[in-house]
Amino acid sequence: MHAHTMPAKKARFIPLSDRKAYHRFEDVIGCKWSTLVVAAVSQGVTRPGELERYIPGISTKVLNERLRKLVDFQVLSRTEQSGLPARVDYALTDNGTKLAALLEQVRLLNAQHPDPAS
Amino acid sequence: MHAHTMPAKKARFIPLSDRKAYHRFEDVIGCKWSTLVVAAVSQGVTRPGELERYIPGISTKVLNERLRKLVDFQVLSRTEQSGLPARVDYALTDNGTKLAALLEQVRLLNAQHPDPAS
DNA sequence: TCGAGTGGGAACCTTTTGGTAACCACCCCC
DNA sequence: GGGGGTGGTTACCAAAAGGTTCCCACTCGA
Repeated sequence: MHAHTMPAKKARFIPLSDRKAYHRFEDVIGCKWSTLVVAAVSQGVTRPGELERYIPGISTKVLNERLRKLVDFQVLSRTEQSGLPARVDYALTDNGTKLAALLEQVRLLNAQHPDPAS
Repeated sequence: MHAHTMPAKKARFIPLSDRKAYHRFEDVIGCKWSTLVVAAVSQGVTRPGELERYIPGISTKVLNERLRKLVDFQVLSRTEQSGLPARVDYALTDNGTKLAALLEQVRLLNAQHPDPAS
């Protein structure tokens, strides 16, 4: 235990590893549209233009930013196809597949509960 | 199927119910510190002052905003104890317990992957 | 009067975020 | 020259978010 003067069952602070993990999750998924991009790719929509049309309301700029960040965080992988016009495919990594499964469960959870009263 | 001229297996847009669920998730969890607040409550830290000390870096103002929002979204419940000084406890609802379990899995997922190269 | 504890809010400010509009690259065709 | 397609970036801006600082309420004790 890292808190040598506290009761053994209660830490003084939330563990640093927890903090890092949750802040990282915030960085990856906390941004608007990120969950929808991951969900869309897991539903088989893999090309940028298709994603832009499939997700109403998203802008080209934000879509590209999310894709880049999701690739950086190894949730998605990016593959350029040969030939023209240019063609790119995004796909879930192993890590991304697991995250998408968790997001799917969150979606089901949310579907069971109405919005809060406004 | 709602797209009567598209191939049956590919919808034109991500379903509205999906969009609503994911946007709701963004609202609840997308804000900085929300995941850490839920995690801390699930680890048994239930009082506002304790939460503030347990989560380094969080401000009183933001903690209170997150708590209010998490109560509004029925992730947490709030109970005022009788007596003085004032004492309040927050607890996970059934819905919140399920969400916390999912966040715990996300945390484990993240723990297995290093940060992206900067 | 001061200190302490509990819980919580508002004004102000800086920083961050997301959208708009225009632009870029590579091609094709008229 | 114009149109179209693919994919992607940048400047600018308004809005939102989060932190700081100070304040409020209720009590108790010195």
